[in-house]
Amino acid sequence: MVERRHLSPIVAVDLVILSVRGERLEVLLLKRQEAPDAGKWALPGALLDPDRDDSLEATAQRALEEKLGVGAIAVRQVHTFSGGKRDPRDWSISTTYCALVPEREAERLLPTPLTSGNQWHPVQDPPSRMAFDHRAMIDKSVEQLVTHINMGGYPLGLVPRLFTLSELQAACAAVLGRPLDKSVFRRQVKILMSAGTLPFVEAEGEFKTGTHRPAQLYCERC
Amino acid sequence: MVERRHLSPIVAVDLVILSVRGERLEVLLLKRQEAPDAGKWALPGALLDPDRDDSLEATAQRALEEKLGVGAIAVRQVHTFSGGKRDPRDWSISTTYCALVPEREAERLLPTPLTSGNQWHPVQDPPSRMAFDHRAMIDKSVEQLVTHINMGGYPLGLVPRLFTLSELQAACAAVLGRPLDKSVFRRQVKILMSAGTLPFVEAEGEFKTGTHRPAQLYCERC
DNA sequence: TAAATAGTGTCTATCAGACAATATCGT
DNA sequence: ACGATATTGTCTGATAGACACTATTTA
Repeated sequence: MVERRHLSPIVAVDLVILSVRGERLEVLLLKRQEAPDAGKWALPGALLDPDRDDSLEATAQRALEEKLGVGAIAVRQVHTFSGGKRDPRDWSISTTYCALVPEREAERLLPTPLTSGNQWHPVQDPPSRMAFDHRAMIDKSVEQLVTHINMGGYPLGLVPRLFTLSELQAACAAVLGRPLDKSVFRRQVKILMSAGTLPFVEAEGEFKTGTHRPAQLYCERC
Repeated sequence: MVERRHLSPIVAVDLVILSVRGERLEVLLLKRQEAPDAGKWALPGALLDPDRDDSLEATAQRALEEKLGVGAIAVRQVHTFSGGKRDPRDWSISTTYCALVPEREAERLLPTPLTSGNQWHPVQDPPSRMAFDHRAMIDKSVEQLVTHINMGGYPLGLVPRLFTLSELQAACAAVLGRPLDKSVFRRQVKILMSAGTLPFVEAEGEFKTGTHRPAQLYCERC
């Protein structure tokens, strides 16, 4: 058995769960209880279980369920980290998946009986003591999200199911870390809308009221 | 041992090696000799050997060396494919790496005593009988390369160490699958050049001569 | 009526695409 | 001189950014 140890690396997934809280993009971290790296902040994750998981993406979904009690969130694969040194126990592989949650759902991910030590941290000002290479995982996830938005994509996962354009703009601004012009943002949406290439549509007749002038609501297409 | 089998998936890397031949982007494929999928076209690859490989990227470099006899080519991680069904032998993980080679080097990757069945195939017209999920690996690699160029990047791996702007433009055009305007291309290069954000610089005093008017040569920065 | 948020209109500097013009080589 | 390729110049329509303006609600 000992000689087989190095033939089979540890295989895991780690989750970079992002949300906009206030005006900042934040990431959910857990305080590790066990060695190695006990006491440091770590991403939620899970070990691959080939008997239960159809794919690493399924492992990621299972981690969401087991560690946080949430299910059926879209995840996007970011990068696979590997090496003999990143985990002192053994040669290891970990594939990073990124998930986006709206601010309202983010509150539900704070500590529960199932999960202790959950805490949101600004991605631009992360804790100094982070476990393994989890800091690099966060950086790579945010970088890819920024690229996606710069290429004309929208982080629909960061806004509620029904959202206003102002909310979507605020989410984009938080990710990019800079203010966006309202007029420019809406013009771009309209252009893509008339081209039919948008992943969301007007929720006809639905308006957000309560604060001031009612705002048109939008929702994911189909 | 049998009950441990499913706890340790097969871990491998596959290589998408791209080159511009003629005016088309092509990928290097091998004809598989053994089951499973014998007779189908497959990407070159290797199984992880944790005793020799510092990381999956090192596995990719070793695959380049062992299967093709070339070393020290830059590789870029593309995506990790996983699942219990993709390889009939066992639950498996394969991380795809993409490498770019200039046309001149591409010729050296044709069959040798070490390697038989090597053949270049157009990425837009791949063979119908492809092994495993290798077709998806190619598509994802090309997609990422197109994105990289559309974001202002240049596929330096596709041109020789010393190259002209016309050669670089031809490489971009082949990847994108459409002709590029000479003037627009050079203007963009000049802008980035004066901003100092280019990954390559003028090779001072070096010109390509022989055919017609000599052309300024460029090379990777430092 | 004032404050706050939603949504539109306009001006302008900049840029990408198309294409013309010039430069410099081999034959 | 001529053909071929390199390199530069010019015109124009489209676009992004900045910012002013209007609209509709609550208080």
